[in-house]
Amino acid sequence: MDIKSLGLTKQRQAVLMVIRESEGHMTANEVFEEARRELPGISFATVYNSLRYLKNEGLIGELGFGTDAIRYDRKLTRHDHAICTKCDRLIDLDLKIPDALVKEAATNSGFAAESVELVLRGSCPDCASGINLNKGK
Amino acid sequence: MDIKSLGLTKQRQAVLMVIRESEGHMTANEVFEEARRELPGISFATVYNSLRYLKNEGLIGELGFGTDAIRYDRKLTRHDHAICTKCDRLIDLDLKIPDALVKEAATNSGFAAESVELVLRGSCPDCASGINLNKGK
DNA sequence: TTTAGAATTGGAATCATTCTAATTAAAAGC
DNA sequence: GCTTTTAATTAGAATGATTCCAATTCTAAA
Repeated sequence: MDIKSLGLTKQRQAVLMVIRESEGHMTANEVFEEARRELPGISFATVYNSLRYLKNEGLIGELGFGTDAIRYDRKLTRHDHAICTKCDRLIDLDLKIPDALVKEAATNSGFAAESVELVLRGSCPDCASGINLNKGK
Repeated sequence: MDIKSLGLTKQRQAVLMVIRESEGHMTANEVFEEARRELPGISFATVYNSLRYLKNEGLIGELGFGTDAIRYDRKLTRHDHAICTKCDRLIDLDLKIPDALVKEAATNSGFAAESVELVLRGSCPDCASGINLNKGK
């Protein structure tokens, strides 16, 4: 997808670029910091508006756990996540969720399923080995 | 588990009772409203402190999605959730997550797994059928 | 070039949650 | 049963993420 061909304002382009160039999982605040390097005048509100717009357009993904700030994701395909209970590190995971499991979830809930995600919580390698002592996001 | 035998303060007892008697998934605010009916003088801070304490003791469960307020759960056993993308309704789901899937998640992430949860997003029956037009928590 | 609608801006407002300092209650020691 | 120490509670202030609002600026079309 060429970023120019999307008919986006330059602010929205900048925000999209930041996320596309990121390692993934940036907070709105981090996006703002990056975006203003490209577009010094951009406002916080516009970053939020742009993120919402881009999410609704399906150009970026959004993910949020607990109370932590929402994170934005360049990855658009279905995937899963592992979250470290010690340091809050968040990584992507590509799992094959069996169809039978999705079907079971839909049947049991009565919901019309749009997506499923598996969340693993545990200790990341660094925290498990004691290398990482930080508690951070 | 007898609530009296836990050596809890009366505030913590009250908070625990509220959650045990709830249908599940109350916010801290809702817990506060209920708890003060039993214990009119209880403060907001104490409700939060108690919730944290009870969670750490493993007496209640905690769950949070997106930006919404954290919810507290009387259910302590592993279970899954379905969330309505239209009205934010949240229901419990009891699925059998295959061991192989948990193992795959742990291996791929390198995390020492503590828990896994499947989250289904979609339309709840009411929203799917158009009965429910609300957007609420 | 005028106009209408959309996007952007800065700042205020909101909401959940946490922190702080002071007070109170409970437990332990004598 | 009193004193000391420790933990819990309280009220309110502080924080942080997010949303809202009113005013301004763009953009695209007529």
